[in-house]
This record gives sequence, structure tokens and C-alpha cells, in this order.
Amino acid sequence: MRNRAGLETRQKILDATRSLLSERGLEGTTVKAVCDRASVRAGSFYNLFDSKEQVVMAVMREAIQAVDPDPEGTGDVGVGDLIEAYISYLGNDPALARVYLLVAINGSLTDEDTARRIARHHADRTDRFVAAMRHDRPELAATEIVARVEALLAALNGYTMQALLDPSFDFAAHARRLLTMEPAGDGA
Amino acid sequence: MRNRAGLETRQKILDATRSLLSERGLEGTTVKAVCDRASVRAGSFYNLFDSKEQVVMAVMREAIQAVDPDPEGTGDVGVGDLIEAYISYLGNDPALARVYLLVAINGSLTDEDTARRIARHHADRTDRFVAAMRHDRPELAATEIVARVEALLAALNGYTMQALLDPSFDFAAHARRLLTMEPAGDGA
DNA sequence: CGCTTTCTTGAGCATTCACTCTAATTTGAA
DNA sequence: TTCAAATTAGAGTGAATGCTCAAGAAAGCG
Repeated sequence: MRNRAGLETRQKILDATRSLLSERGLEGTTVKAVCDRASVRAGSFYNLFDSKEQVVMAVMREAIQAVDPDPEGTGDVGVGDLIEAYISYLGNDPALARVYLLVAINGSLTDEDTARRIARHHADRTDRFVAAMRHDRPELAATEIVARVEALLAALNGYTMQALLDPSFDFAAHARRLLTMEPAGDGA
Repeated sequence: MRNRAGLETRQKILDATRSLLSERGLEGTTVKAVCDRASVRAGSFYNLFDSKEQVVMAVMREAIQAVDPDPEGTGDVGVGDLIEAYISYLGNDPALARVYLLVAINGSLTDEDTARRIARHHADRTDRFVAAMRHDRPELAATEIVARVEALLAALNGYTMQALLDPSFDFAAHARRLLTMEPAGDGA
């Protein structure tokens, strides 16, 4: 093993970047702050990463990956399972969830690649939820399922945002309640 | 009228700041960029505003105000009216909506005052929607109404975020569809 | 032990940032 | 027309940013 030390430093930098992004946002996450928190000098940073942007993107990819723990191939997953997985993820590592929203909204304005990445992830997530709802409610029409999933995910994202803004917000309870909601057909 | 010129310049600066925030986000909105777009020199900027933060806050207050056009005192407003108002606002001036989300998520991390302002606005908006839903469905229990409004607003915010990320997203159609959704009581 | 590769250091670079200041210009009341 | 206040211009400040680089320390191989 030739570069163990380098890998350890790399991890320290990633950890520092993730926590800083979560605590202070994009603007507050400077290379100096990252280096200080990681106990590393600027030279080491640029020995392992080409730019600040590259680290931020690495953390964001980490966040995207984590948003929905991968049930890879499991066919009998319901919407409830996906929601529960998301709840526990957001409870265990709120930092990553914050980073996701932060970088999505900020990065998408300036960086086209980020915008595509986020869009792609959202499409994948929608597909996953659609499959889960088809498993739960095989009697529903395809378009109906998509519409419900879109509303569900929008609400989930809205609650995530709220949790980011207000730490005392009970995300789990609100998220679970979404499970009991469904279209009435003809509304008020 | 002693300071008409100053007022015009002030407006030019506010317009430039709003559009820049919407297009490039907080980081991309520099004082130089604002001055360039407003065709004004730095000296004029600081003659009218104390700091960059002050202009950003002014635009944000504008955005908060605009998010829900004020029906001030009108008692017979339904949820549908509020949603339609929001749709037309977001359609007519997407820049302000983007600014709102942007500053809410970024500013709340660093600035405590912004965080309070956003929280307060969210509470007010919730109250408005609760009143509207009470008008539509007087038979529902208070707690039930609050729960539905919370889900509705979360979905609305989620869709807003999506519209910000993807300009081709049909916000109006999705927002209107939320009107037809309601809890099933006992879900799947 | 020697020797190459990998890693770290930390001073320092160019650039950009928000912001200041003085002098000049414009404005509007008298 | 006069004059003072309001407004603007634009060079300039210091601090902070992302990033570079030459030199040395540490690590792993023979």
C-alpha cells in the first residue's frame, strides 16, 4: 500500500468539507476553513484535489448517493419503506441532507453539470417511488401513480427544507403522515 | 422633491440586485456586478445603501411580501384562491421566488435575523391557508386542517424548488392538482 | 541502509471582494 | 443667477479568497 497516508488525509478533508457545508453553507466553506478543520495545510489539500469545487462536488455525490439508501434489486419495497429509509437517513446524518439541498439550489444556478446531476437523481428517485407505489396499489392507473408520487416527493422535499430551516421541526411525524394522504378524485 | 435622482438610482440598484440574485445566486451577486448592471459606480451604491447585505435584505423583504399577495381583511378566500395567487405570482415574477428560496436556505444558516424572518413568514402563511381551508371545509377539526395545510404548503414549496431547478417544469398544473388531494383517513 | 515515490509544509501569488474617500457634477430652491 | 445640498465618479484600501510552488519530511521498497 503506497498511498495510505494520502487516503486518510483525503477522508479528513471530505469530512471537514461535509460538516462545514452543513453548518455554514457554500459561502462559509472556504479552503482555509476546510484545511483548518481537517488539520491540514493548503498544499496537502491541492495535492489531493484540483480545486475547491472538486471537493464540494465529491461531497455532493456522496449526498445524492445517501439520499435514498439503495435497495438494489429488491422488488417488494413499498412507499412506506422508502419513506422510513429517508426518515432514518435524515435523522442519522442531517448534514448530508442539508448539503444536498444547498448544493442543488446554489450549484444548479451556476454549474450546468450539477443541474443535470440533480435532475437525473430526481428522475431516478421518482422511478423508485413509482415502482414502490405500483407494488402497493397495483389497481391504480400509471398516470395516477406518477401524479401521486410527484406530490409525495414534493411534500417530502418541502418538509426537508423546513427541517433544514427549523431544527425543532418534527420531520418524521410529518413525513409519515404523507402516507395516509391520497387524491379525493374530485376535490372541494 | 430634493432626491428624485437618488430614488431612481436606488430602484435601478434594487432591480439589478433582484435579477442577479435570481440568475447567479448569492455568491454571483457582487457589488461590482450589481453596479455594472445598474450602470452606477460604487460610490453611488454606498451613498444609498450601507452594505451589500442591506440591499439583499431589501430584495428579500420584497420577495417575502410578494410570495402571497395580501388579501388583507378579505374573509371569503378559499385555498384555491391562494394557490391561484401563488401560481400567477410565480409565473409573473419567477426571479422573486428564486430569491426567496435562495436567501432562505443560505441566509438562515449564517444570519439569525433572516432565519427568524423566514420562520415568521412561514407561520403567517400557514395561518392564512388554515383560515382559507376553514372557509372551504368548516366541518373539519382544527388539527386536521392544520395537518392538511402543512402538507399542502410543503408540496407547494417542493414544487417551487423543482420549478427553480427545472424551468420546463409545469408548476401551475402540479400546484392545481394539490387542491384535489386530501387524507384518506386510513392509508394503504 | 540507500533511493524513489508520496506526502506535507507554509510562505506567497494574483485576483477579487466589500467598502472608503475626495473631488467633481448635477439638482432644485431662492 | 447663485448657492448649498444631494448625488455621482472612480481611483484606491485592506482583507480574504482560491491556488501555486519549491523544499523538505516521511514512507515503503530493494
